[in-house]
Amino acid sequence: MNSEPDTRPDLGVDVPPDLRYAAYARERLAAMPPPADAEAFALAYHLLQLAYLLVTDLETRIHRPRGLTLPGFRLMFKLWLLGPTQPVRLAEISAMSRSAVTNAVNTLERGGLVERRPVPEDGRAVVVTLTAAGEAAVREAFSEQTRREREWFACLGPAEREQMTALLARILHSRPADLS
Amino acid sequence: MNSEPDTRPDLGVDVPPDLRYAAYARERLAAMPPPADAEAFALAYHLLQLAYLLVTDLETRIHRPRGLTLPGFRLMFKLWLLGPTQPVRLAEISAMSRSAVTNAVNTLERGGLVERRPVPEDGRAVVVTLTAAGEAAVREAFSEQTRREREWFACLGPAEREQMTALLARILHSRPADLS
DNA sequence: GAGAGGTTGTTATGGCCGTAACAATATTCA
DNA sequence: TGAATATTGTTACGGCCATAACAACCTCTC
Repeated sequence: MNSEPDTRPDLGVDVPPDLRYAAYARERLAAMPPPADAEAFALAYHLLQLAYLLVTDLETRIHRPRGLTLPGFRLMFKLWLLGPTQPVRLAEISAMSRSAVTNAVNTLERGGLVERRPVPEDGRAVVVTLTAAGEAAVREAFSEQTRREREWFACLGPAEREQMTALLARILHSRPADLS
Repeated sequence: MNSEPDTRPDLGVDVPPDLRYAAYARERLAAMPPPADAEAFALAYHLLQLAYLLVTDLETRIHRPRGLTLPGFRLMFKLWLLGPTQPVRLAEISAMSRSAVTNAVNTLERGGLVERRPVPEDGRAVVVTLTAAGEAAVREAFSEQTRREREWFACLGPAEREQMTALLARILHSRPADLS
């Protein structure tokens, strides 16, 4: 509370605390010798903070009121597009662990939104399928989520949105090879 | 597994499964009537996916091997910059709940990395402070994390990185007012 | 065929996070 | 001053996620 940046001239009203902190941290890092890198910090911080706020907002505003969660919705959305799918494939395309899929499917199955069915050709395997209730839920939540996403990105012009998507995609394509 | 896009001509080798799915989903959404919005989906998906991969990578590669977690490191990093700070302020600048801060501080305190101290002027309040071990840990992890972040963003030129930071910051500044 | 080795899904354990409820303390205001 | 209100930190509970270990099953190779 003593090193609070509130003593600097206000950059205008209504800057949220997280951005105020980010600006302060960036200044501090800019004054440090390498390997401190104020630009890398700012990019990573803004990226993670935006993702966190967006996730939290979609979760509390769209999905929780409907008895869903964002991860649960994302899984159901994949099933909606792909049809019945094995957990191992869901884990692959989500870059998640198989046990995370197991847990998510358990929660959704408890809510009657998905079902597990054995695969005749493979005694180990299972496919997860949307129930009728699950499909209705995903359609409705999808519409709401799209509306909310558009609100979040409305402050960018169409060209800027495309540019941002392209930059994100480039990083994703050239992701460091040895991901743990 | 039946609606798998593997039947389409390969866009080249070595496209990770998550991006292959993203491209497929984008195509499907582009063929749907409103309110489906393939562009909004692509932007949100790439943003959340990149954040997730970056978080997971930093966590498993930098922090877990040192007995830390990414949220724990981020809290310690704030303490490093700000000095002793009250949980309520940490929650504010992190846009997190107070109970999340309590939990994180508990974990760090168990590891001897931070301490809680009562505030004489306010019987409710507490300040969290880095221990000597905590400061050493945060300095070392900070150096490694910066190095890794630079690797992630190395595929972008300096101007592109600045542009991306600016676009992210713009969204964060004009975030929807009613965040739940 | 039979056994070695890989794959699939699950469980156990532990950390993160949110909401809701709570006790303790401060503050406000009649 | 004294009661109503607000704030601070914590706990309880449930969901998400990872790693590690495991049983069941498949596949490959000899």
